Amino acid sequence: MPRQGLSRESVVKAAVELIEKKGYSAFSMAELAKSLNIKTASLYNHIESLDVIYAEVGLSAVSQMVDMEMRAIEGKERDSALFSLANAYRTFAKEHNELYRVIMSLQKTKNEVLERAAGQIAEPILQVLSGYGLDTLQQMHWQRVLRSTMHGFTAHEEAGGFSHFPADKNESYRIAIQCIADGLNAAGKEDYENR
Amino acid sequence: MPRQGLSRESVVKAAVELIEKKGYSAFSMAELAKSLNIKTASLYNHIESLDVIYAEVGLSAVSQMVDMEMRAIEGKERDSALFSLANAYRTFAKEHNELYRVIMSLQKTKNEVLERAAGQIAEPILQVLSGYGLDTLQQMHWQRVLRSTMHGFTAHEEAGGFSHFPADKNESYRIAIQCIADGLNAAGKEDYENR
DNA sequence: CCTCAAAACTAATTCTATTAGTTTATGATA
DNA sequence: TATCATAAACTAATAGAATTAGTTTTGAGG
Repeated sequence: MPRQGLSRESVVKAAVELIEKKGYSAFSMAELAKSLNIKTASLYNHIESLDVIYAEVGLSAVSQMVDMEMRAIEGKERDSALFSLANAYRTFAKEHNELYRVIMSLQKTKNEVLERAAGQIAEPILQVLSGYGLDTLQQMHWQRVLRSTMHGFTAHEEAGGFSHFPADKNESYRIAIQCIADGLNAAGKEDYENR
Repeated sequence: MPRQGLSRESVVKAAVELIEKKGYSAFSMAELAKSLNIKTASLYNHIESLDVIYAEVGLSAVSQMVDMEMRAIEGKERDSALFSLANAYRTFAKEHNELYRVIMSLQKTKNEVLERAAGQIAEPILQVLSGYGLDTLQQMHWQRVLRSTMHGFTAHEEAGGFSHFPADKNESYRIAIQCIADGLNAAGKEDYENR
């Protein structure tokens, strides 16, 4: 009954921490309320709904992820930047895999706020691609190629879909990114010749 | 109250149909029971739990998907087989996207039955890769690369993550698969020279 | 025709999220 | 300092989820 300085922000922060600690599936309004020492219904004085909590948590997670990616590619170019970005992406997805799930579950929930998030996610990728001398259209295509591979790999890895074969996952990932690097370098050369 | 010839199989079949028609998120034991004209509790005479239903539905979906892939690559080789496989994968994920979600949500639920499913999913992929003259280890790596790309692309596409840019998605996908084709051909040549 | 198991039922439990209505605490104002 | 309004806590209730226990009914085989 005594009041603590709760706010929308602190509730979201608590949600982030709870999801990271106990996992996405164990998360509920009841658990969140318990972690804040209030009753479940009291949460609604600070936030509209569970969906809004997920949206806010996802937004926060996107920021964290993009920050990490930006730091990873700082001062780097082309293949060096590409591998740093790819490794940062995978590392984030591994170290914060519960948050990563929230990000990925987010996309279907369509609203204006999440449009911004989508832009943020593309940002570091486009920055890396800008070093390869592609025209705008090619950049869009390769942005999709790179995102697909990074997400697809981490999703399978996290789900355990790769564990049946006794081959080094780091090496698999390196091959995937090297494949894209080769493709990018070839595409860049073509665009250069065709200009 | 009059009995119909319900069985575990017919319940799973009804679940598949309901999920395809109304969507994964609208599915529930209550909805399934309603579609079968029985009470919710009566479902438990035929199947153990919701989780088991999802597992069975996922298994059935994997079969369908693998069938479609197998038909797609029949009589084809190398790049031709690769593109057919990739297109079949994406087409299935689009046309049966609710079932595809079940497949993907499945993997975390770990048990023996799903190990088999994982094997089935890899089957057509390995068949295509076998035409590139890779050694076993390389085949494992490239199997992961291809799966990652196909899943990552369809996941993003289905989630709407690609719609912000006015670029043709078919062409993006073609570029992604061509990139892998080039990588495969180069890797195959290397393995040939090193033997 | 009778019996028995399988398959339906009802009713209850325990978990969700959410809303309505009430009390209490606290900061601002008279 | 006393009052007052608001924000933040509360309790209680609703509606829906999965699941279980216990009961009735159905229908096929002996």
